[in-house]
Amino acid sequence: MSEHPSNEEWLFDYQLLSKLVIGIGEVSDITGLPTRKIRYWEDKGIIQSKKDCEGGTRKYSYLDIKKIILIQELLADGYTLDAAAKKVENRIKNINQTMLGLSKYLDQQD
Amino acid sequence: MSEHPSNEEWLFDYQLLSKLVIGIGEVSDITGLPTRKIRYWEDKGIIQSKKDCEGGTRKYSYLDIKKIILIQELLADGYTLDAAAKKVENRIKNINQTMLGLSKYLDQQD
DNA sequence: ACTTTTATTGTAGATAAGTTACAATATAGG
DNA sequence: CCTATATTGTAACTTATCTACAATAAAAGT
Repeated sequence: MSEHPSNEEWLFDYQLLSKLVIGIGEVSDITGLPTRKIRYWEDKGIIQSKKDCEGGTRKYSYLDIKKIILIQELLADGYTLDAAAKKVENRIKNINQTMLGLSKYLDQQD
Repeated sequence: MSEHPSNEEWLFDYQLLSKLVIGIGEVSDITGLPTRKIRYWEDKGIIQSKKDCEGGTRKYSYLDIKKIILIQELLADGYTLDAAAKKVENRIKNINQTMLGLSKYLDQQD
């Protein structure tokens, strides 16, 4: 009973969460964007994937997908790609702050 | 400011989180297990992956990985595979309860 | 000692998924 | 009609993963 971390801690494993990187096909399935478009946005610098090497496969994290979904919404609202990208950056910074704060909070629990 | 969900809500997007399924190669990188061993555990029924079709590629969720890591620890402790699997099942049920409860709690916030 | 069970690994030959790099198309403003 | 912005198509190639065979290793029974 005391040998394990609490259920909450076990559930919100940030270290693990940040390692969860998925392929471009899954991103396409989740977001509804064709892979071609995802690569195009990346070529334009709107989003960034992780690649271990040239010619290797692109990997996307949870926050990358969040970002893509947010950009989609802004585009539907009438923003240009560049404008949407700029707007999203601010929100991402905000999220990172929250994530950091929450992480610290959880660390001092138990 | 009020057009967005709160940072917490944005961060803990369970619906999205549950869609984040990664390939066997990533699972191998994260857990340190060779892919061959992961498939073997699956053949034995210790773990289960999602496959859209026969011959399709295996996909693993966040909780699947958690499970694998937990089994690893139990094996290191001296458990047999079957015993470890059984022990882990209980913990998983517990986690699912927590996840459900937390999900409901977050729904009634804001 | 040897036979079984348990756990793991090797690999060939296949398919699935993803890459780059070319170009083509569409559409809205100026 | 021209230009910038956004998107799409595809061929040829590489990387990732699949199945299905079998082999090995170590511990547990008898």
